[in-house]
Amino acid sequence: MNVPAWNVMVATCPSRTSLAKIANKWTAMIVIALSDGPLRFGELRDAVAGISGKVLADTLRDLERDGIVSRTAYDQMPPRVDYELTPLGQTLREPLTALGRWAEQYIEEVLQARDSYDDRTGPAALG
Amino acid sequence: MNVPAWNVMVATCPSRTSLAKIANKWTAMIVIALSDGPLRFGELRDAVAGISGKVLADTLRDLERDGIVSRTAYDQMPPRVDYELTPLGQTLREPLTALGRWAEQYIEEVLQARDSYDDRTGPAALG
DNA sequence: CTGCATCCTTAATGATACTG
DNA sequence: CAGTATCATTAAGGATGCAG
Repeated sequence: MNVPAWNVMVATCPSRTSLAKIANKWTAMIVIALSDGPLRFGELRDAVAGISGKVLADTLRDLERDGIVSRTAYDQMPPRVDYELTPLGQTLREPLTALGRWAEQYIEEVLQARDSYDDRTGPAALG
Repeated sequence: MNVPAWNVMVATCPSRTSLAKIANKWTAMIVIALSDGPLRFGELRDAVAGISGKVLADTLRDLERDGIVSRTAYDQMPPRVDYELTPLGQTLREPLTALGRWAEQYIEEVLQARDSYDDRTGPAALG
């Protein structure tokens, strides 16, 4: 056939590797942060509070490689590097901001469910 | 204020922990698999090809604890356990199936971007 | 069949020091 | 400032055996 049957439910399908990268907290937060426009490396690190420089650099390189983020380095001293979503990256804005909104919108239900579950099972539980 | 400002971009906000759980490949695939209706443990393991029993059990327990999946055990021999999305879990169907569709829809652009990136930088690169 | 417990391996993340 | 390199730590994942 002309159209390969890309299917994330197939263990060896390349689309699953792609899903694994976008279904990731750091990717989600970075894309959300870049949704309002380009940001410098340091601005991004501040926006995604708690991310380490190494993880941010690693994740940005992956996203650039996959064509989701573009990197613009200005030849200055001190250096300045801007990151922004590519057209492909823009298509991720909606689904990933939706995930972020879900987390904020339903966190209270989730916390309540956890309390309920822990009551039913036993206090010695996870995070 | 009455409404706490839940914000996933704040490192210590509980909503970020919640985002970290749903922005996860296994969670995404399990929710996608359960979108068509309840499945037994073994059916789920087959549906999410490549997942190990341990990871499936661990992830399902987490999802049950967060109120996203409900678990029904029938007192039979051999055992039978059904999993299905709760009403809360249903609200995750759309954003997570969207992520799965994105991975399948844009995988060719992603693969192309990777080739391009690797050409520009050097063949000795990542996965 | 389900799933927990255990052990082991690998991947992700963090801390620090250093360079252009 | 924006990284890279290194090391240390932690979390995720996989394999196996066993119990209800």
